[in-house]
Amino acid sequence: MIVIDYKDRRPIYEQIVERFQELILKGILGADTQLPSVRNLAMELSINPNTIQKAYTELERQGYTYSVKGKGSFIAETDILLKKKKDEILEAATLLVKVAKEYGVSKDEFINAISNGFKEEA
Amino acid sequence: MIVIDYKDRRPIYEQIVERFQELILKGILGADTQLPSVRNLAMELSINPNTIQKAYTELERQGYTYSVKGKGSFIAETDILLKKKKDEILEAATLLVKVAKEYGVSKDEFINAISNGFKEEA
DNA sequence: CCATCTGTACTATGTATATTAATACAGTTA
DNA sequence: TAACTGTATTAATATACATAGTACAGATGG
Repeated sequence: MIVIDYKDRRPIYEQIVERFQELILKGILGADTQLPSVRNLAMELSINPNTIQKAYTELERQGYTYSVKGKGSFIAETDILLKKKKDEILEAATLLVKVAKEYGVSKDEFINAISNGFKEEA
Repeated sequence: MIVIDYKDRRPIYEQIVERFQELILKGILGADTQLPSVRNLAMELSINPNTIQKAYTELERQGYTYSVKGKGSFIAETDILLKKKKDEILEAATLLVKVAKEYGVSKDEFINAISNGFKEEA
């Protein structure tokens, strides 16, 4: 479920946060699903429990999960999160267009690169 | 010409590298233009000369500049660099499409966000 | 009630990176 | 020769990341 890439220069806790966000937003982990316990996941990944906790704290801060002392950490409702993610993607697209224009990438080149991406399968 | 953003979490030398890349790629600094000396720019930005040197070393490594001991650092030929930059932008666009698809952003939504960006002025 | 699981908090340590500081050396130029 | 260039080196400091160990509070099943 979770894999740490040690060649990745980003911190471990950040990789874990991002991976769970992905699993949650893609519906692989549904609402109220229990996450692995801090200690179990740390054991499984052979890293320190504190690093997992840091990731879980961040996930909760961002609204992806909720934690109950003594019970565990659980997936939150994802409707708003998915909407937010889509908005982020569209915003990133708009920003990229801005940069493309600044560096003289033509609209045709740009649209072409994008259409190819959408063309493949439905 | 160069401004350091201390609210930015990225290192100073990296901000300087990026800023010069921008100035070079946009033609604001043409080929063979002399860059500010390590010590002068350090003084102007109120930071350590070593930090500037780190930025200059990186710029040279990436082919944006060339340095001559005793003379100074100068802007390199930019034709290939600009081409490379455009390719990076198109590659980023392709990647963004991939992510958009994964999260269920429709082609229409996506193309719409992009067209608006290109629409404004020529 | 108790053992064992959960999240959470805290201190200490090791390490890597970024930055500053202070020199020093080599090459250019007026 | 003086004053400028890039370049190299060593040391000190600050911060972030990760590990290690311990502790506490709440939940739960026997």
